[in-house]
This record gives sequence, structure tokens and C-alpha cells, in this order.
Amino acid sequence: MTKTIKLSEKNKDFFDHVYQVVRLIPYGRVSSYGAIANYLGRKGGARMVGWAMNASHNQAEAVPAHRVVNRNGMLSGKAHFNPPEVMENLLSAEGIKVIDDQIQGFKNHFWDPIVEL
DNA sequence: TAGCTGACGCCCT
DNA sequence: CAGGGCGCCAGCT
Repeated sequence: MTKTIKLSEKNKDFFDHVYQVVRLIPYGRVSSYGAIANYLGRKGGARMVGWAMNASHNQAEAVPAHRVVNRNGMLSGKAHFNPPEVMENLLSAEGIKVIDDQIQGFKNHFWDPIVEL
């Protein structure tokens, strides 16, 4: 509910930061691993963001991982959903058109935490 | 203990 | 224009 991220000097867990940013992604918008990683200061840590998503299942709060895609706007993590079609289904429900695992007008729906936050 | 993989990204050839 | 390789950090075997 509260949109304020507590990025205090407590830089505790890298994962927790990722979860918070992902949860702040507005409805009908999508972000990229690199953008989040860059926002957290891990430019080459894009892989870590994806890895964090993998652990997102352990989080009590559902993380909208379906709103996170690679920098190409492709549903690279779709295969990790259960079932995979859920990802494009959720995106489609938010008004995002996905064709062949590719978000149409990705740039239009792109949400950059560095710019927005 | 040390090494490898991983929901990526960017540079070089 | 296309393909291949290296780099980032953390978790798992």
C-alpha cells in the first residue's frame, strides 16, 4: 500500500530491494531486469534480479514478476511461471499485448524506477 | 572448500 | 546486420 520504499542505510538484502521495486510497478506497466539492477546500483546484476524473482515465491506478498521482462521486452521468465501462459495472461489482462512472448509497444509500457522514482 | 549455474546486458568480432 | 563472448553477485551442489 505505502509506496514509499525504505531505502534507508539498511541495505540489507538485495532481494528485498528487488521485491519492493517490482511491487511498485504500476498496473499496466512493465519494467526490465537491467533497469531494476541499475536502480539498485548493480548494473551487471540483472541476473541477480531474475534470481531474486525466482526466490519471490518464498515471499508472502505476491510479487508481480510478470511485469518484469528483459531489456528487449521479451518474456524471458515466462517459462518459470506456473503455468507459463499465466505471464502473458496477466499482462494481457492489464492491457499489454503480448505476441510470441514479445510485448508489443514495450517502450510504451516501460516503467523505469530510476526515472519514476 | 571450490566451482558452476543463473528469469540479463553490453561490448567486440 | 548477426553471432559470440565476457562481466555482475549470490545461491546451490
